[in-house]
Amino acid sequence: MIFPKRIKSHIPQPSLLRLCKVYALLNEMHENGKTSISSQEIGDRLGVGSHNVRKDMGFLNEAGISGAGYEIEKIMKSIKETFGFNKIRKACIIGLGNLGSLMINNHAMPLPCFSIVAGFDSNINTLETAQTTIPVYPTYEIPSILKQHHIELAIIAEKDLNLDAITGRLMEGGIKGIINFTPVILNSSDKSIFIRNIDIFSEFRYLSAMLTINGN
Amino acid sequence: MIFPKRIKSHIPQPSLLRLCKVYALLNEMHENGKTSISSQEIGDRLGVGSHNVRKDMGFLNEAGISGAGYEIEKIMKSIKETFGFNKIRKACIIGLGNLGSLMINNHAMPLPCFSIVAGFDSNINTLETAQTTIPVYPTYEIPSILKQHHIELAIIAEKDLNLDAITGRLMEGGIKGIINFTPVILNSSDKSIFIRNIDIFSEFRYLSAMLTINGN
DNA sequence: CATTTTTTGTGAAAAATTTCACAATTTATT
DNA sequence: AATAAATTGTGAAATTTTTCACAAAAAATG
Repeated sequence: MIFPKRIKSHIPQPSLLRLCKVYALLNEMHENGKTSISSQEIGDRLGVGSHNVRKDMGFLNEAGISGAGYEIEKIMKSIKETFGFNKIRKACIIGLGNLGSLMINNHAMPLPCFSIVAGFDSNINTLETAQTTIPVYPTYEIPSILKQHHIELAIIAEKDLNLDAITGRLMEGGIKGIINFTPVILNSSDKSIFIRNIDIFSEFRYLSAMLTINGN
Repeated sequence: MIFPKRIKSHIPQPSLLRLCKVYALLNEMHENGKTSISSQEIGDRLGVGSHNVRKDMGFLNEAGISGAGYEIEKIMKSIKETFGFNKIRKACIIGLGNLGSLMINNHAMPLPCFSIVAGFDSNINTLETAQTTIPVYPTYEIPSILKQHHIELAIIAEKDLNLDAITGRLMEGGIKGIINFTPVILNSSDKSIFIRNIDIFSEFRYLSAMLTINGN
């Protein structure tokens, strides 16, 4: 198997998730004027061991410096290129309720890797009253708008009565990645589409459960 | 080591997270009038294998029925009691900006396990203009209000210039669990306080990275 | 009611991930 | 310039988690 240019080999999911966090952390350090950082310090900030950080770094093709740690700019550049963070991908929001309209108007993030270019909702009233500078459309237009604007990512922000129809239209429009904030777990039979389910209610329950089984 | 009444033994974090999702899934099934379900069907909905589901179920002290699957009500009751979801814990929101005010006014969730009873912000103007039926206070009152109302959970919803001061006050107020939605990773030296860091920006980067390393 | 089908529960195997341990390298110090 | 201190990189060990495989049990069928 041939791997993309800058990746050493298959990278485990936990390592990739940590490196995404390292990227934001290094950016913060960089803005504070720091030029280098040790695996120990990164680990402390991430809440993982320094060995773990060094293993993760091993997946990038940039070496640290024994005795002096990692050069922040060099590692950031490596992460940015390896994971394509220099590319701004087009995204859309599905569902313009509370969370959706919050995101469509506040999606400025540090180190952006995507930009929201469209919003969709199946309710005509919601579309008419939407307060946003980004164009909004009814959900049946998902396939055509996605193709027209080459939108790669979708953020599902509202529990919709017909999530199956939505995902069908997203796939019809050639979507490549979905972040699903509804409590309904999405699974794609098409393994080339990447789906990230983020169930905030489940997170609350998890924390509550942690307290209970630890005697609180 | 003696384990709490209804737990067989130490439960792995991934199993606990999945069981939290199973709980919501079973509730949905129950509302649809279903009375039993197989590990296969649960697995399909969760996007994991049926063996995985059966292993997870093994941590509860309820058996399934060979040939007929799991009784939905029985398993829900078991999860609810084992993980304390029948107990409604008091929670507060720190930071009444966009996300914070959204959560304080829309925290009704199916199968609730907590209730928001207070909001905090360090900005006096924000407090004065807050549109909410839930009482709001300046952040310096965190310790006293937490103790007075026996608040166990905190949801940090805003990047604050002084997150260290906030966590100090939360600990002073005897907080037991924190869900942190800011991109700054919180780690507690006090291992009896459970912290869940949810960095939405990192999730976006992760999805973007997945596309890139898979050739998109 | 015997037979077939479905489905659980679990010990064992496999796979994935983390942690360890220490040689090697670079920097800092005297 | 020699010595001490800091820090990386990595193979091996340990741990954790998932997957497998199949006997056992219950349900469905004819």
